[in-house]
Amino acid sequence: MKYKRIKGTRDILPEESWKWQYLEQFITKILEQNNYNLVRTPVFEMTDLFTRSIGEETDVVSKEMYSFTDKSGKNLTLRPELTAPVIRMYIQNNLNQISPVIKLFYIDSLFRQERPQKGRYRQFHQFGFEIIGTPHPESDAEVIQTMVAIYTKLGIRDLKVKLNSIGSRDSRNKYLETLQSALEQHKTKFCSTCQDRMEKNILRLFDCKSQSCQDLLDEFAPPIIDSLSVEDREHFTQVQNFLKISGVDFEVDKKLVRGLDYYTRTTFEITSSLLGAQDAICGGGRYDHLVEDLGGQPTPAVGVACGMERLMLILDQIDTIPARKNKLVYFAVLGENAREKAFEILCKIRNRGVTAEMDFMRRSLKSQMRNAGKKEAHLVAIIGDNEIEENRIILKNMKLGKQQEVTVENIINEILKQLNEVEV
RNA sequence: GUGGGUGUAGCUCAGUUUGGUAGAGCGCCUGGUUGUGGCCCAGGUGGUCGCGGGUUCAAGUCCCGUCACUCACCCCA
Repeated sequence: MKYKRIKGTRDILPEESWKWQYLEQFITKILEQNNYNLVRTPVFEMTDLFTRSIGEETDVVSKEMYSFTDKSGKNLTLRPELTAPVIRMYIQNNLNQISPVIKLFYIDSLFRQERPQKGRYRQFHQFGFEIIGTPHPESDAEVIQTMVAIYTKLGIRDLKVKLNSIGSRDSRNKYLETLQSALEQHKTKFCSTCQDRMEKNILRLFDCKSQSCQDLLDEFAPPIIDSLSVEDREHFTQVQNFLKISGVDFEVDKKLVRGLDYYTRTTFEITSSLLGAQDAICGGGRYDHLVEDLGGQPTPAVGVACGMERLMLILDQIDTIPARKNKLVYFAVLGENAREKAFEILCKIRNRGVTAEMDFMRRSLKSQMRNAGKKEAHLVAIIGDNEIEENRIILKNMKLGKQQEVTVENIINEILKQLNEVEV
């Protein structure tokens, strides 16, 4: 085989594509009810946008981006995440002038060059939403509550919301110094990647999977919560308060830090035990400095992103996506004159909003009926030259196994009538 | 970048230990009296056994290499 899919990409086949459409429409509907507005941004941006926002030392930027130089010499990158492009759009189009607080959402493809595995691809999809313009804790709570509501309405029960606060930028910088000095003397006891991270991004030590490193952290690392300012703590308390009011169950995870540098104060993650190794289905948090870091006015914001492939893995397991419901009318045709008449009726009936199809293989009636059965047609119109001469068409109801003769003039109305009849 | 697993028909997989003409189920196509689906029955279509080399009279099977896919680590959604 000469041409094959690029590693880490996927073909969505007919048997699966309708599920994606269903899911996207479902998500869109709920987010619109919450008054979020859909936006789309280009698939590529200046590389700089991502290195500045996500952070140069993060894995995403340092080793996972699809970057290239275009013919004019610009450094471009296929977006590895969507918050930075959305914020760039917000700044460039002066969306702050529309209203002080703006709520946006997106459903789009992202690209990261990682080793693919279950629930993780190189081209993958996220939907996410952002509330830009307010620092207040009810917006943090709304983001989390909205995401939980989407999952719940999709029938997902097995969720865990993990919540933490890593403080404002000032208190976090102080904490990083505290952490640094507390761990300095024990540095050699940590694993090599942790030692490396102590230099570059010490907060990420909390991500380490090694039990011995975690034990060391439990013993020697001061909790981040102790370094939070009074304002930070109040904010965190209020986020929890609003979550309780909204009825969202959560647990505080003191070690939850995130891989992107721009987060401040609230960070959270929702996991599902149905996913296995890659169990985070969405992640997000507050990013109060990103807008100004990218050149806009100082503007607080909070947002979340959900991995759609992982979401689909869960939905496949709990099997909640309803089957497609379009009723098919199949035209079984015998003979030249009949074929022309059938094609004419076929076009007319489609204009009336009916899903209809006719045989294109010129096969025997038996084969056509088999085909109609296989495609789960509700009605089959049998049109032969005999019928055309006598101005009649046989209309068979496949569920009931009954058929009747209808005149050519009445066929469209009769089909519409039978399709609208309530099933028992 | 590191480690494990798997590559045989459109799909799911037997066959590899012990070398001897390429298999099953599902799917697809056709038929089971004149022009009627599902169930059943019969027939048919379909494969450079991932690719390249080696050993041998003979390789899907043994040896070497290589590629691809996949799961896990790292990281992330």
